[in-house]
Order: sequence, then structure tokens, then C-alpha cells
Amino acid sequence: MSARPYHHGNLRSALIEQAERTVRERGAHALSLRELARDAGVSHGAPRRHFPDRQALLDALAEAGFARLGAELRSAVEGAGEAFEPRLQATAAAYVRFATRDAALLELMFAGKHREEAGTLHESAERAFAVLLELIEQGQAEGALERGEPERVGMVLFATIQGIAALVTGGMVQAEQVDGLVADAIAHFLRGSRAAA
Amino acid sequence: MSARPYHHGNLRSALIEQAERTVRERGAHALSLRELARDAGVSHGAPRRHFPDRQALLDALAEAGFARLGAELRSAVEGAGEAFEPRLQATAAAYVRFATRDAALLELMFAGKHREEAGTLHESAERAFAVLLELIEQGQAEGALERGEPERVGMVLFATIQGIAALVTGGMVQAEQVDGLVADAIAHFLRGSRAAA
DNA sequence: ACTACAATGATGTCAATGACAACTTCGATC
DNA sequence: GATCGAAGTTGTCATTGACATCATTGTAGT
Repeated sequence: MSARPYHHGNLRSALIEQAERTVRERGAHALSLRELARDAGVSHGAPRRHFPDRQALLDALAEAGFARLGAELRSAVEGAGEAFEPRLQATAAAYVRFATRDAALLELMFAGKHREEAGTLHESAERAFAVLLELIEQGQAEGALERGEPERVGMVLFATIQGIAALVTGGMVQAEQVDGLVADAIAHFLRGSRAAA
Repeated sequence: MSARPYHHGNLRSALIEQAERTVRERGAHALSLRELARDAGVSHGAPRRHFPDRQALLDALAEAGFARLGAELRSAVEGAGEAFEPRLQATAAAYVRFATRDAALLELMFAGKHREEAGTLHESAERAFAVLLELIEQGQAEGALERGEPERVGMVLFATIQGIAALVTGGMVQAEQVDGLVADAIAHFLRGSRAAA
């Protein structure tokens, strides 16, 4: 009759999982270590074994977020054939989808990134964004984008996509308009790029 | 010897002023009503007369933020001559300047905007953004931008500017690169627009 | 099997905080 | 000058994050 074993077994995962849900549904400010502990059926001190303080949990969430973002972007690229433009469309749409579905999480990810202590976070972020850089390189190879460092060439495009996501989460754009707006932005960007080449 | 008069005199303003500083320097999450009260030399219950709860203070900050943003944008437009392109450059730069200097505040402003209760916030936001819409209309009149609703035509541009600000506050772009990036983005956008016309 | 030991959780405590209620002081108005 | 509402004070409560100390359990080494 071991109603609840003394050891949870995978408390860390359970905490992160529940925390992701809370952040998505009620924002990061609503995240309470004690509430997480209660939901996991564990004492209020237990989470401390896995996360020394609240910020450590947020960092872990950010890290997991980058991993998932990278996976979703990669999946979008790979599911969109070989040509540059459809790949770009699919990837941008995937990014906006992530950014709007997990707006608060993305905020965490960005906020954690420029904190000094955030050790492995930078690497996780770079791994996620590597997908985008590869895509830019393909665009350059196909002559759709100007030459130069991919990071610089893609910056304006990335800013635009990120900005669209911000407008959606800020309520300045309806959800139904998103796809059209993304398509618009990409078409606009590519026109501007070709004119420069 | 009125060391401290019973009535502060303008507690509301003092609280908002100090709160703006705190938000700018340490973020909105670090804002404590009790700390504000202490700094103002007033009891912990006093702020309640002016802000029923913490959110009310945040809303007031957002409102003041929109007023200031609108003023800075207008000032940028008016200080940049009559022609569309320099006006656009100046306005975009002013927006990014605001967004990076008061990143946490801008976040508050966006977050508050799509909350139902936020009564007058929407109006404040619209007043601030009216400057941008007028500018878009001028660009259309001069043939630099495609025709159609200014709100739609300007959306991609606004997203890009907002996105650049996000990249800066996210640490993905150095402060020195900002001006160049903004100029790049605008040039890119205008090329794309002319090609469409 | 037995014993350390390290990992994981439980319990208790503290200071800070937001929210609320009840009381007090001040100043404007009649 | 009495009244009354606005502004401030004091006291309290539940919640929270952080921390210290203790309890339990699985596991490695013998």
C-alpha cells in the first residue's frame, strides 16, 4: 500500500512539465514553487533539491524551450520540400506559432539569454537558431538573398518575424491575420532583397 | 517643525515616478508596493488610496508610458523636416530608443493592452500610434508605399522595428549596431514597397 | 548480507509581500 | 466652527521564496 513512495521518482521532470503548463496558461509571474510542489504531491521544500532557487527553474524552462523551438523549426524546414521559399514560409510560420502559443516562455528565453550567469543557455539558443542560419545560407546560395554573413543578412527578416509574433501576443493583430501577415512580410522581404542584388 | 506632514501632497505622482525608475532599472517583477511606500516615506498602506492593487499601478505606468512614447514619436517626426524618408528614419530610431531604454515598461504596455479591463489604455495606445499612421499616410501620398489601409500597410514595417527592439533587449544585437540595422531595415522595406507598386 | 553514503524528500522557520479592515488626521465646505 | 470625505496609519492574514535541519531510501563497496 505504498500510496506515495517517499521518492517521487522523476520530480524534476514533473516540475518542469507542470511549470511549462502554468507559464503558458497564466504567465511566468504566476509560477510558484510551492504550488508546483503541491501539484506534484510533494513537500514545499522538495523542489529545492532540483532547483536551488526560482530563477534556476526559469532557466531550465528556457533551456527546454530552446530545445523544443529548435526541434519545431527543424521539423518545419524538413517538412517543406527542398526549395528555399516554401521552407522559409514554413519556418517563419512555425516560429510565429511557437511565439504565440508560448509567448511567456519565449519571453523567459530571451530574458535569460542576456544574463551573465546563464551558462548553457547561450549554447541552447545557438543550436535552435542554427536552423535559421542554414536556411539563410540556402537562400544566399539560390540567389534569393544578398551575400554576406548569414547572421547579418537574416537579422532584418528575423526581426520582422519576431515583431509579428509580438504584435499578435500584444493583441494588435488577430490570430486569423497571422498567416497572411507572415506571407506578406516574407514576400516583401524577398522583393527588397532581389532589388538589392 | 513639520518633519513630515501627514499628507504627502502628491503621493500618486511620487509613486509613479519612483515606480518608473524601478521598472527601468530592475524590471517590473521587482516592483514592490511596500518598497515604493518606504521610498516615499509613507506607510505601507498608503499606496492603496491611489492604486487599489498592484495591477492598477502597472496599468497607470503603462498609460504614462504610452503618453511619453507618443510624445517622443511626435517630437521625432516634427524634428526631421518635411520629407517622408527622413521622418520615417527618425521615428523608427525614436521607437527603438524608447523600446530599448524602457524595455520592461514597453512589455507592460503591450501586456496591459490586451487585458479586457484595461479601459483607457487602448485609447492611450491609439493616440501614441496615431503618429505612425499619419506617417504611413504621408508615405502613401508620396508614392513610397503601396495603397490601402495604413494600418495594414504599416504593419510589416512596425513589426520589423518592434522586432529589432526585441533583438536588442534580448542581447542578440549590440547597441552600436542598432542604428545601422534600423537604416538597413527601412531601406529594405522601401525597396520591397516600390517593387510592389 | 551489511554498512556507509549520497541523493532525495520532509519539516520548521523567517522575512517580505499584497491584500484587506479599522482607525486617525487633515483640509475643504457649508 | 462642525461636518464630512480624502489621504494616511496601524494591525493582521495568507502566501511565498529561501534557508537550515532532519528523515528516508537506494546503491556502491566490502
